[in-house]
Amino acid sequence: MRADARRNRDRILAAAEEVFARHGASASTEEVAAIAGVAIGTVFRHFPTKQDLLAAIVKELLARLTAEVAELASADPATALFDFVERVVEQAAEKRAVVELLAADGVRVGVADPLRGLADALGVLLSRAQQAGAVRAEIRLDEVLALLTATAQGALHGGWSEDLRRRALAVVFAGMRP
Amino acid sequence: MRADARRNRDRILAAAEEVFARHGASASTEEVAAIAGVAIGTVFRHFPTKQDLLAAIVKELLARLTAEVAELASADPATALFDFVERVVEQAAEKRAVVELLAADGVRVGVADPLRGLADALGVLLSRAQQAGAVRAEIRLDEVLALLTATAQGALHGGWSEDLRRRALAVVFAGMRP
Amino acid sequence: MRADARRNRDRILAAAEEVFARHGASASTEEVAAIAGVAIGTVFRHFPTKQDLLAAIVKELLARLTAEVAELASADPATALFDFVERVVEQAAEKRAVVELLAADGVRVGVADPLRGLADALGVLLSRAQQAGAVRAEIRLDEVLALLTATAQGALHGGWSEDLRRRALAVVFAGMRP
Amino acid sequence: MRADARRNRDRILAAAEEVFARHGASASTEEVAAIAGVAIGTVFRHFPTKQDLLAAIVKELLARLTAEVAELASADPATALFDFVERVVEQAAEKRAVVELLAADGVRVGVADPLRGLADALGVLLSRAQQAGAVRAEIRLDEVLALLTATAQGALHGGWSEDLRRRALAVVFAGMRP
DNA sequence: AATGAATGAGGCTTCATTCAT
DNA sequence: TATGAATGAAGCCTCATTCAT
Repeated sequence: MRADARRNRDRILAAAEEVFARHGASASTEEVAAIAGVAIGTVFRHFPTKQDLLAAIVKELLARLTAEVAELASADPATALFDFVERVVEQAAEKRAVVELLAADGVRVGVADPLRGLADALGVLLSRAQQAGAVRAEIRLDEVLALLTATAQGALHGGWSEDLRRRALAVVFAGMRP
Repeated sequence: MRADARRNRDRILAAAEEVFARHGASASTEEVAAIAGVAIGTVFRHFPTKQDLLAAIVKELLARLTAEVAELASADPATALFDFVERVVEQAAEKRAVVELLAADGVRVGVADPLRGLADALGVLLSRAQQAGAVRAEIRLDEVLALLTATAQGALHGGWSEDLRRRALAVVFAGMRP
Repeated sequence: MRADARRNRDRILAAAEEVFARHGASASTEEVAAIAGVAIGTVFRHFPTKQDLLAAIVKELLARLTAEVAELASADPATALFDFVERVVEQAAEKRAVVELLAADGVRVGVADPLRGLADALGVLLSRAQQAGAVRAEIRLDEVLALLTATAQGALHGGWSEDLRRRALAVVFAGMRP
Repeated sequence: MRADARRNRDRILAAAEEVFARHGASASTEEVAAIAGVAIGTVFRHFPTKQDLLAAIVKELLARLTAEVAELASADPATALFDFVERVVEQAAEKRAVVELLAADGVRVGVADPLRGLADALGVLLSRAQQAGAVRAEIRLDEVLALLTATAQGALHGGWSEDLRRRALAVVFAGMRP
């Protein structure tokens, strides 16, 4: 791929992230193009379908999150999981569309694989937290994922204040502890 | 309002609830009209805007929920709150649009007042639960509301199984207990 | 259907016939709307798809042709078939899209039935011509149809002069006679 | 022109013939480029316009046909004309776009001259057939051309079976005989 | 001369809303 | 009041053509 193409691709992705974050997945492709400063055709050359564009930014975020999880693999097992969840929920507001899609259309948008990647990585954090006695043994990965996305969505759509977010998560974390 | 107009209004609301529950708030007004068995013009005569229609069904649901809470005022304080939350989350899947709107557009849609009504009623349940020693004292109403909507959304969009829903709520409830 | 709707439907069909006759089936629906003097949405209300619009004008022409054939059922058997073919080819130039679709997309456009109706009616003319000794016995209906559409297309696309058309058909007719 | 340019030009022409034969003149230039194994820019360098590309392949085919006619100049006068027509119609299906363009846009596409060349060559076959008594004297060249393109188009768009094609042409040939 | 990315007009279709009947 | 036809802005996408690399 040529340098200018790469640059445009990146600008489109950035614009899409911004636009979809503001208006949700129903925002128009034209607006993405406008903000990216390219013609509409350019967007469709890089992402032949609106779905493809959405999938691309979701994948990117998932990859970023998975990487963050990986970094935490060597952190304190007793806090790593909670730290990660906290961080994700904190950033949720920046990722309107991503959260929507993760929750609603994960499969349809075709990000099943990256999603599994993130889940696997999270699973490791969970196991370690349980072995460290920081999380009850009977709690399973799907509950963690479910509560993660639920609170992320809540924080996002509900416009939670920082304080509210902290207290809500505190409840959830307390519920996970022995 | 004439009797037939009243009847039409009700049929439209019922149809809207059904349609928006199935396809979310992006479902078309035309489909609502079709299912209500009226012409599209009639829908717009009763609800000059799609937003108005959405607000109406949200209000209706909020009123219903508030009534349910009121009934629980005389139930066992130690379980009433948990029972109510359980029930709401359980029904979330049936109210796609309502959950969406409550979470996302609550203000814009203009249901602030009915929402406050529900919150107040819930506040009573919370106080009683705390006095009964079933919920930690430092937990505040906004956290409960936040976790309520978050899990409702999660259950809705995430397509949680009954089992997963139960386990996720169990975590939250455990976090609320002393 | 209301009177104004009927009127619009007819105007759209007339406009479509004109537009598609001039520019072929690839002409734009917008142009049809413009010439019909209605908004684009009105075209799509009456014909939800461009294909539907095309199918409608093809069906209409087929019906017209079938009616013409029926009228000829009592005419001189020795000349009725030739007269009809002559007439169709003569009118071909006015029906660009129709001829295109008849020839190319008959099935896809969903006019199989009306087409069969015309074929059946033509079959009667052919039998009678053969019984009257005006057409060789071994000639079958599909050849007649094939030569009919071929010459109609030829006349249409080739821009045949009246004289050329007459001479070309004279050859074909001579080939059909005993 | 450099050798590689020449090679590219030929590959583009071959690809265009194939693509337009399959999908008609509305096939995309991009597909031509893909099959030719060159970039889209290269196609437009050689043929500044889609029309030019179409004209080029039509010209090529016409030249090929004219050459075939020339070869038949020394064949049996009584059958050469019929043989040629038969062959052209037979091949029609392989030349979707060519037939379309010959018939529809001959002039616009700017292939008047090569077309005249073919016509002249055909004229020779016709004269000889008439002198041999195989074709009626009053039949003129334009009728032959008209019937040739008409049946070619018919065979192409109508999807005639081999049998139908033979019978339809038999009728036409019978009509040309004394 | 080749490449392939960028452009942007134009096509089809949907749908909230208005308005004549 | 109800009906349902009409409106037209807006969305997604395609593709001939241009232009920087």
